[in-house]
Amino acid sequence: MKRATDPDVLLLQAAADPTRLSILRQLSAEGAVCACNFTDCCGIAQPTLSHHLRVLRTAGWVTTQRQGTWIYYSLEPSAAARFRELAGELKPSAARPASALTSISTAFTRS
Amino acid sequence: MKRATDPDVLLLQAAADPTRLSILRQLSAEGAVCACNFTDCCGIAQPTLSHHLRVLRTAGWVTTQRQGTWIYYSLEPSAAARFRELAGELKPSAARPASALTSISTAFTRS
DNA sequence: TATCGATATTGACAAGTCTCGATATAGTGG
DNA sequence: CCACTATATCGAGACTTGTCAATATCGATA
Repeated sequence: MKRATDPDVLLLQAAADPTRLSILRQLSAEGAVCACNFTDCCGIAQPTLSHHLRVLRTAGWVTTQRQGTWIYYSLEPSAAARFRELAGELKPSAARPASALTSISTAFTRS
Repeated sequence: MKRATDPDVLLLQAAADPTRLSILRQLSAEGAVCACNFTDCCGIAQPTLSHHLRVLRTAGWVTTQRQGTWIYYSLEPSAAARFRELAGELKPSAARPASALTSISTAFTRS
């Protein structure tokens, strides 16, 4: 497995985990959330949560803001925007639809 | 590492790989593509390609259509649609924006 | 300074993933 | 049936990831 360098792949990899996706969803629903609120919700140990939050931070998914002892996490708008853009690019193409395969085959059957 | 069961996570995991994302992109751009066309493009061995295509198939990203010896892969519209939907759900919330944190702190500073 | 609570880092292990060579299967044509 | 091509499966090695206990760091407060 060669380590991914494409930023889009990094964004996807960061979101492609049950714990992290639910964190992203909670951030999307509630806005800024204190790190301490995730520990309970996900049923994981504190170091594990810290690890996942770091992955999200490294991928650019979230930003942090210290408030005394607490650290609030929020969704990074640009990451969410890039994600939507990526999703918009992946549409079934009209260029060579699967429905055209039969006509292709009739045209190019080898004698 | 507990195995993911959430179908959304499976969809993301399948897309979160450099080779597979480029396959998805090529399918999106060109429509139905013969499996043999990917071998060259990605610089990977044939069994490796076959593995990635199976991951995409299992996750519901692609469908196949045999045409004699060749097998054509195409993007599954419902998977792409679900992906866009998922992306649409992840928006920075207006519910409790990070900008509101300062006022929170002033209201709840412990004496 | 000492202590406490919240968060991060370290180190280690189990389990997963990517990769490829070797081999098997399926379709085509002689 | 045999040879050929395209694709899938198997098995193994190297690497990555998720998890947690132990420990460190940082900010607040006494």
